Amino acid sequence: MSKSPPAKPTESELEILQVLWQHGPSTVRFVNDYLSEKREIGYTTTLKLLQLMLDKGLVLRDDDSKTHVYRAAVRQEETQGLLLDRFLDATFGGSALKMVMQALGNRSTSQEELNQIRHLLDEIENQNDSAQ
Amino acid sequence: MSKSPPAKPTESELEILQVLWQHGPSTVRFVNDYLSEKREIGYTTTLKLLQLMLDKGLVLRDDDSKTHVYRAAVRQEETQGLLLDRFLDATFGGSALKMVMQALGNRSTSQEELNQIRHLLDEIENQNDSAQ
DNA sequence: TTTATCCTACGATTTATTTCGTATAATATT
DNA sequence: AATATTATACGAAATAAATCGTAGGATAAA
Repeated sequence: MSKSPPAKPTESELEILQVLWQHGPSTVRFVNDYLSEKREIGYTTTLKLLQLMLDKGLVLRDDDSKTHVYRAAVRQEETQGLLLDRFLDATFGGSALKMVMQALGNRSTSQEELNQIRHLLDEIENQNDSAQ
Repeated sequence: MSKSPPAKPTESELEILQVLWQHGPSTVRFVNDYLSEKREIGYTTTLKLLQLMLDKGLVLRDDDSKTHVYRAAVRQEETQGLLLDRFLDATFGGSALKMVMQALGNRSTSQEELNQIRHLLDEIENQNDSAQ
């Protein structure tokens, strides 16, 4: 069984993946309109990016009709996890703890979020116990 | 009061900053030897990088003696926080919670680390309470 | 003092990424 | 049917980042 390709999206590619993950299969026009709300970007730039992403296997496309429809070929959690690993290595020497401390410490986190994290810790510990 | 410069290190620059943060002021030779343990990199490449970093204000150097000594000009926590913000936006739509869940969920975290995070949560909540 | 070694400076190349212009085809409008 | 609009393809320029080669000066070794 072959794993999905290395899939290492660049900054711009990730930006596009976010749109596809959030809104599902989309046309170039849609993606471009979306990106254009946040920053200056030409239509053919978005088109080219999607075409490159297709080559890399980051997206798939349906070209049955004249107007092609692209969709993400990589799963969000998987990709985020991959990027997180790389970021963790590069910035925090691989220590998830240090990063979490930085993320929670120097930042205002709501009580609600803190609770959710506690629950998450509970779950993880329960799993660890039952796995003994 | 002027803040420190934007300071947006690239991947390679961050790699070098890690060395300087960890080992303190260092010569090009030292940094290069260090990096060379992990990957192929020529001496003049490291030199050039440090020179560019000097221009950007990421490092300072003591060139009293022939062999220059470089040291970080940006603080580790500050830089990590900056990079974390950018990464958070790019990859998790700005949600620290989602990232923490990804970091702790899909990853084996030691009991020790989990405890430390609990303590961190306690501290944050105590601060929130006393700040009421 | 001659030769080898180590250092910095710096231009230039290579590689990756982003961006866009232009050609061309299909569809929609007048 | 003629014209305008909207698409894709694709080469290529613009940017950014990383890498290296070579020159020249200083120090150390022979």
